[in-house]
Amino acid sequence: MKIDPNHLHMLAAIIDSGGLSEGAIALNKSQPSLSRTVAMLEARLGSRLFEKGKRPLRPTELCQSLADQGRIILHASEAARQVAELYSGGKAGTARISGTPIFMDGVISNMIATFQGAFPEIAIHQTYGYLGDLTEQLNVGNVDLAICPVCPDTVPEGLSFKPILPGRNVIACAPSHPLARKSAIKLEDIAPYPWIAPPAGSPLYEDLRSALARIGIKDFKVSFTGGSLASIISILAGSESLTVLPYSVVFMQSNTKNVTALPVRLEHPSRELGVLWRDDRPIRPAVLRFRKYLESEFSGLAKRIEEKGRNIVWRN
Amino acid sequence: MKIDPNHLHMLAAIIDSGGLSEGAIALNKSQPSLSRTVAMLEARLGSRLFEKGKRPLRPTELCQSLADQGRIILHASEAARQVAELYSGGKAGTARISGTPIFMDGVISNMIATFQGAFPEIAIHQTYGYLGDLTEQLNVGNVDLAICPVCPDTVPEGLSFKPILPGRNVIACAPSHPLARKSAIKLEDIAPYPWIAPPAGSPLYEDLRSALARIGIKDFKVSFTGGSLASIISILAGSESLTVLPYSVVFMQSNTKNVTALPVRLEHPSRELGVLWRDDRPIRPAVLRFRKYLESEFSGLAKRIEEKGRNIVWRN
DNA sequence: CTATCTTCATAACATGAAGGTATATTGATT
DNA sequence: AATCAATATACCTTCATGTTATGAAGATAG
Repeated sequence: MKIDPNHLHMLAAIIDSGGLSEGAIALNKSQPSLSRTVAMLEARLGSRLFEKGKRPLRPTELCQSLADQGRIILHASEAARQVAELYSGGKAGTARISGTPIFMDGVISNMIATFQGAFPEIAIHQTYGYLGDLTEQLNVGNVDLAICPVCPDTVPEGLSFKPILPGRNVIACAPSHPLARKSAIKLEDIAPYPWIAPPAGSPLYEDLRSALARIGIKDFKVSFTGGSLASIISILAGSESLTVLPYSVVFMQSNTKNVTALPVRLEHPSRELGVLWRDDRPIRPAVLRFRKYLESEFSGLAKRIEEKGRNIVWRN
Repeated sequence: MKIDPNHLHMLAAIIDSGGLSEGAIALNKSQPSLSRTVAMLEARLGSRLFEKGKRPLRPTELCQSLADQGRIILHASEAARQVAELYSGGKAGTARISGTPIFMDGVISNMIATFQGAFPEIAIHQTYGYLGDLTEQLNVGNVDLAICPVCPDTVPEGLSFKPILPGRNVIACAPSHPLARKSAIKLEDIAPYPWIAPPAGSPLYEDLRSALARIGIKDFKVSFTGGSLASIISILAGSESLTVLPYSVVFMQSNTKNVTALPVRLEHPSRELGVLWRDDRPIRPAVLRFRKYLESEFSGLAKRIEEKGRNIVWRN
C-alpha cells in the first residue's frame, strides 16, 4: 500500500500545529479537507491515526511514525523549492568555463575567487584550451563559456563573442632584472637573455616567435618551456629570463612584485580577450550571472590598466 | 513556488530508469503522463529539466538537484509504507503492559524476552500495579494490558479477562532449606522459620497471612519485606526464610535451582492469573499480537506445570 | 447539570490535476 | 533516405481534493 507523500506531510502539519483547524491554516486548506483525508487514511491503513473521541487531538503511535516521515518529506520539498529558486535566480548551479591557461590562471582565477565569495552555491568547473579546442567544446556542449584572445574579425561561426580586454602582450621579467631598471630599452639589449617559452601552440608562443623575428632574432634561447603560470613566475623571479605574457596578467601580479613588464611594444595580430559562448542554446542562469560578472569586473580592470598604462612610454 | 513531492519523486524515477518510457513503467503510469508533467514543471520553473533535443534524455543540473530530493522523498515514503505495514500486521508498535510485580518479574519478563526476539520492532512499556491500579490504568488508557490474578467472578466492570494460568500460591524456600528435604511436612514444622513478606497490599501478602492464621500462627516473624522478586530470591537462597510465591514463579526458577516449593497446599481464594483489557476500545495490532503470544506461551507453560505437578503429593 | 463554546465530522457540490488512448513529431541509426 | 524508437501533443475522463454549509460531540464554565 503506497502512501502519498502529501498525506504524510499533512499528518506532520496536523500534529505540529496541534489540531485539524490549526493544521488547515498552516497548510492553507480548509479543515474539512484535512478531516476527510485523515479519515480516508485511517480507513486504508486499518488503524486509527488519532485517538477517537479525544478533543485535544491525540495522535496515535502509528501517526507519529508516519508524521516523522512527513517531516522528512516536508524538508526535502522545501530544499527543492530553495534549490529551484536559487537556480532560477542564477544564484546556484554550475558554470563550466574553459580558457587559455595563462590568462585563466593569471586573471580569471582571481575573479572566480571573489565571485564565489558572493555566490557560494555556484560551482565553477574550469578546464584549459586554446581557440580550436574551445570552439569544439562549446559546440559539443561540454563547456558553457570560453575565455580567450580572439581576432574580432574571425569569431568562429555560431559563437557569440564579447570582448573584455584588449589582448595586448608584453615582454615580462623579474623586477630585479637588469633590463627592468633601464628607462629606455633598445631591442639589442634584449637579445642576450634566455626565454621562457609559453606553451607551444598558444598564441603567446606565436607572438614571442614573430616578435623576436621582427627584431632580427631567429634563434632565441629557450631555457624553460611547458610550465603553467605559477612555474613561469617562479622561474622569472629567480633568473634573468624573459617571457611574453598578456599585459593584464602582469598587471594582476603587480601587487605581488613578482613580475614587471618591459616598456617595449610587441607587434602581434590585434586580438581581444573576450568571452565566447553559443547563443543558440539556453544559457543557464548561473552561467549568465557569471558572464555578467566577468564583464563588469573586466570593465573595471580595463579602466585601471588604462590609467596605469598612460604613465608608461611604450617603445617599438 | 511550492513543488509537489510527487513530482520530485517522478524526476528521480525518470533519471534513475533512464527515460520517460522506462520511468513510466517504473511508476506504473503512461509515458505521456510523465512527459506532460515534466513539461508543466519546466514551464513553472522557467528552466529546462532535460536538455532539449537530446534523445538519450539528459537531465539538467537543476533536474539532478531536484531528483536528489525526490529520492529522499521516495525513501521516506517507502519507510512510511513499511512502518504502516509492520504496524498493521502487529509487527511494530508499542504495547503498554502492567501487572503484579512478582509475576511480571518472575514469569512475564521471560516471555517478553523471547517475544522481542521474534518482534524486535515492538516496544514493551512495563509498569507494576495491583488489581485496583490496573483497572484504573486500563480505564484511563495508560495501559493496554494488565496481567494479574483475578477471582473470575469479580472481573471489574467493563474489562475483558482471559485466564492464562491457575493462580495457585505455594510456600517457597531455598533448595538447601531443612524443610526442602523432608518428604512429609507437618504444619508445625513450618512455624519456627522467619518469613519474607510479599509487598503489603498484594494478594500474596493476604494469602500468607490467612494461610498462617489457618494453621494457627497469628504472630509470624517477618524478617524481610518490601523487596521485589530479585531480592526475595537472593534472600531465600542465603537464609532459612520462607515465603509465598505463585507456583508458576517458582516453576520458572526451577532451572536455576534457587527456589523450591514445599509440597504443602495453601488455602486461598480461588484466583486465575490472566490478562485484562478493555474490549470496548480498539486494540492495536501489536498489543493484540502480544496478548496472543502470552496466551499461547502460557498454554504451553500450564501444560508443563501440570505434568510436573502430578508427581508431587500436595498435603494440606 | 446545563449552557455554551470550540473543534471535528459529514454532506453536497465544484474543479482541476493527472491519468489514459491515439497519434503526431523528432532524434537516432542503418 | 528510410526506418525505428522515444518523446510530445491532443483530447477525453475521472477522481482526488478543495469549498461551503451544517451537524455532532467533547470540553468548559457557571
